[in-house]
Amino acid sequence: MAGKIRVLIVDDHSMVRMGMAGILAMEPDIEVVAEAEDLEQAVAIFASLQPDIVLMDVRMPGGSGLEALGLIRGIVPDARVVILSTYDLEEPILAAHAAGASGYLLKSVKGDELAAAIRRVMAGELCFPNSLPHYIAVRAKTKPLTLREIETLDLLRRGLSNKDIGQALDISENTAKFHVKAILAKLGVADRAEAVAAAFERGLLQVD
Amino acid sequence: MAGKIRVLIVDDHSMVRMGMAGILAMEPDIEVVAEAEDLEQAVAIFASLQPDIVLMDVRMPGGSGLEALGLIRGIVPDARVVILSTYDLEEPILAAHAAGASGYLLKSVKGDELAAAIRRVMAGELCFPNSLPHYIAVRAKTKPLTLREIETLDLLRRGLSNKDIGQALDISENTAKFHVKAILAKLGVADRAEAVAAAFERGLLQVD
DNA sequence: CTCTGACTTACCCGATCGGGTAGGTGCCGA
DNA sequence: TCGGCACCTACCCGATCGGGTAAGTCAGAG
Repeated sequence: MAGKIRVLIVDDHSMVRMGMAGILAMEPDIEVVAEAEDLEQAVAIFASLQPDIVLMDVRMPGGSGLEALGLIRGIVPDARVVILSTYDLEEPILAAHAAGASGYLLKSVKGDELAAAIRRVMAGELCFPNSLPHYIAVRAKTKPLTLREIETLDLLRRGLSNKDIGQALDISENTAKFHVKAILAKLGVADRAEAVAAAFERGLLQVD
Repeated sequence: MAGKIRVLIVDDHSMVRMGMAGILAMEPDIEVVAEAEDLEQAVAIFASLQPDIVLMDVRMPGGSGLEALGLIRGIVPDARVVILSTYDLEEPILAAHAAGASGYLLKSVKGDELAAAIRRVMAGELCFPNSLPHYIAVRAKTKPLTLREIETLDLLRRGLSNKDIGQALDISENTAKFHVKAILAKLGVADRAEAVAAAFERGLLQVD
């Protein structure tokens, strides 16, 4: 083994950055070469330092971790990026997987699990939650929402009626109604209220 | 000044605990005397060590930080407990304030802000987000949801119709409808879908 | 070139929703 | 003791919802 595994930490919470750095500092074969607190910094530092692995929060000011993932893999197509999140939610996990992330770790991991995951990723393995296969199975049966349906969902959340959704999207009320019905069917819910709840639970909608 | 400020850290994420401990270790007048990772541990350690200040996550396995706050103030009525959370949400902030917390800090605080807040709390001050007065003003105008309305809200989220809510709560459909109308009025929303979204945004409902 | 799928519009219809209004009970604090 | 409030029930009614069905355009993939 040549040198240490060079890691870049990206998270807007200094508390979490310090926690990760502290945990990784105890590992003899891992070295935190830099930290970044937003998307822009992360990409710039990645380009200049070319770390082996990027540990990146899903949620960041200036863009999601998934966007950063895309930008970084635009620079180095086989870059190894591990997404960090507090929650085990369907949407971001599948999105990270589809976008080519090397892993998706929950912040509840213990110190040794974090280091172990980094070594596994360094060895070329993927490191996703046990729930991934389940989510993939669900997604295989239930098609994902289309762009239009996502837009409609966002208006549903704001309390708009079918008529208002139609006006907002510049389509007829009938079409808006059609999209709402498609959303209810795909999410497997009874009405718009449950659709909004399901969207939060799956990570399709966020609090903000 | 006698000794150091003795702090107990309570959080289920080892990463966050280590981050906070690391930040506080740099402060000469602050000492982290113990860490706990759930409600039970927190109360037991508090009782035995009697720290000056407890830093506690809102969200924990085995009960919320607000519950732990109540238990701790049951032991020492003027105990100083600071609630830590990722989000600036109306409900938990008002709840922490009402339950007698000494502060509510966002995890986005920088290291020096954390230490400064601890010193302020030690000096007897309260340390809440700038949004607190706003939330108090909102709450003063808009009465909080009653118990029955909270239960109804939880069924709304699950996609139940007024009729089904009536059966679930063993009340008439008319009464269920009455509660739903009260919820819409108090949250200031147009329909049940927006009510569910508003409940998530204010921290009345959680993802889990 | 054909086929799939996103997106669009339209109609029917019974069920449900949301607003308004008018009561009743029981408990608790002034 | 009396008022306030949570909680409950009931009715009306127009608007909206959700399910079903049918069919058109357009762009991209095989």
